[in-house]
Amino acid sequence: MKNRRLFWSIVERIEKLIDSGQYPPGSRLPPERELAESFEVSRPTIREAIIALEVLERVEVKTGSGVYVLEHKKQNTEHVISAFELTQARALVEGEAAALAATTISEEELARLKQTLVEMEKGINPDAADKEFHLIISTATRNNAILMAVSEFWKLRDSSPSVKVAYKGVCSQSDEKRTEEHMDIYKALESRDSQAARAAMHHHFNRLINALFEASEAKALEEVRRQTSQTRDLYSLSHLVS
Amino acid sequence: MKNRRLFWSIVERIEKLIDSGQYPPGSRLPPERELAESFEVSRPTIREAIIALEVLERVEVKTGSGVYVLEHKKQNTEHVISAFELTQARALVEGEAAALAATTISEEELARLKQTLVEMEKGINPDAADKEFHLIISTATRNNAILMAVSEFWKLRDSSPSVKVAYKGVCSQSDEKRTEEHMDIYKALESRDSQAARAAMHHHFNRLINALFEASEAKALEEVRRQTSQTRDLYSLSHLVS
DNA sequence: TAAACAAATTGGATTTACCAATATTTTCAA
DNA sequence: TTGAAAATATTGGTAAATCCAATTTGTTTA
Repeated sequence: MKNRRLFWSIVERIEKLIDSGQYPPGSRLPPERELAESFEVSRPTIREAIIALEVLERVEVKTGSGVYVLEHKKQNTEHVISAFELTQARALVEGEAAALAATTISEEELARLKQTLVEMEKGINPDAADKEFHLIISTATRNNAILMAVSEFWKLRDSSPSVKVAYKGVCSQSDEKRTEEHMDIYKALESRDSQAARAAMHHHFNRLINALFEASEAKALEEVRRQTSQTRDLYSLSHLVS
Repeated sequence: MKNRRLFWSIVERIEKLIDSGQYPPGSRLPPERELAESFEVSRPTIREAIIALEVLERVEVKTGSGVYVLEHKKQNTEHVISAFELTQARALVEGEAAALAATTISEEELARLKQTLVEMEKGINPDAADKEFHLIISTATRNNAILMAVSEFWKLRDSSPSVKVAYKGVCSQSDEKRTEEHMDIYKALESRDSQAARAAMHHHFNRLINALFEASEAKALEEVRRQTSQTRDLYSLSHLVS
């Protein structure tokens, strides 16, 4: 990592100064020559760092005037989303996706679903098989908006460290249950039964939510347990008609 | 526009060369010195342009080796999503969101919902009131993953020209119906009735889907009408239990 | 033939210099 | 005294030359 070019470290240092509040949005950065001196690098290096910050939309350069700090508009990835929220959302969306897919899924997609079940039983990379299973169903809805939403959920799961560790502890200890539930979903889709598919998907995620709660409760103290119970109520699927 | 710094125009010219296929992903760009000569600018300017392209993740710089073109991963994931797909997806997700929100929505949020109804009745910027209405409900789910999904749907609607025109013709001619349906959803939420909220939301979008079909059918020829009917079946909400 | 060395290539960084746009100060006239 | 115009200083924009370090390539040598 130390082979990174020099200007990247300057970018980091300037970003730190901005984030620390030393240069709030709207304020002007010191002139390039001063920055070069204080960072003990040459002016071209400072310029490169400023250009990088400009491309990153953190600063704005006004010729002859100076470099100004922009309002940091956070990317939408800044949502703080817990494993519970994510699982509940997946239950709702993928439940409906399964119900939809039951009427639109092709034979070829059913075959591919079956393949993921085999892979999962063998235990070779079961997480990849899991992901493929759910994405095949989303694709089978013939609705790209739903596919997009489910894909975003997976992106979230793969990118959020906290979600990843939460799932890690839960999935590994119940691989056989996961496989069973996938099988139930598959059977419902195979028989083109929308309501059964939705119910099976809900059952799948409901077990996951409860497992998440048990895992988190195991770590929690006695006092917070009551709070957790209230939270469990918030994320339960009891409001569902099925 | 004319005051743009020089290196931005170099960025554009290099991007054009990449997009034209002259420098496909994986290939190496000419050395900085050559680029400087061919673009008739100095080497520092070329370096600045390359740094900008690097920040934009279009190229990768390997010290001592060269500048390599990266696979251009489109951030938009330009899914082609039709107004029908979007509406169906919104129906499913926002239907569940309404059902969830019925048990978690606050008095303050109910008051804000009512405010959007008033604004919509007055006819002052009804589309903004519409958007706010749906986002308040999504927020009231206390689930940021659902809020994120619904926000993405709105982003899609606002950014896709084809979807925008499809909605345009439908919403304007039925403002009073939209207001009525919003009122029904509001009442269900106010009485904390999950199933009624879901049903009202489904009814809202079901009417929208049918209106979209009528609008598209009006433009369609007699021969394609049969196809359209099949499509309508694909996007209907008949698979829903409610 | 293969490993080791040497040279050429290429990007990395600095210094210096000068230009152009902008901001500030000074000057001078009303 | 005041206000506008002009001079000056500041600041970013671009260029050229120079040296360094990493990589690649070609040649030599064991």
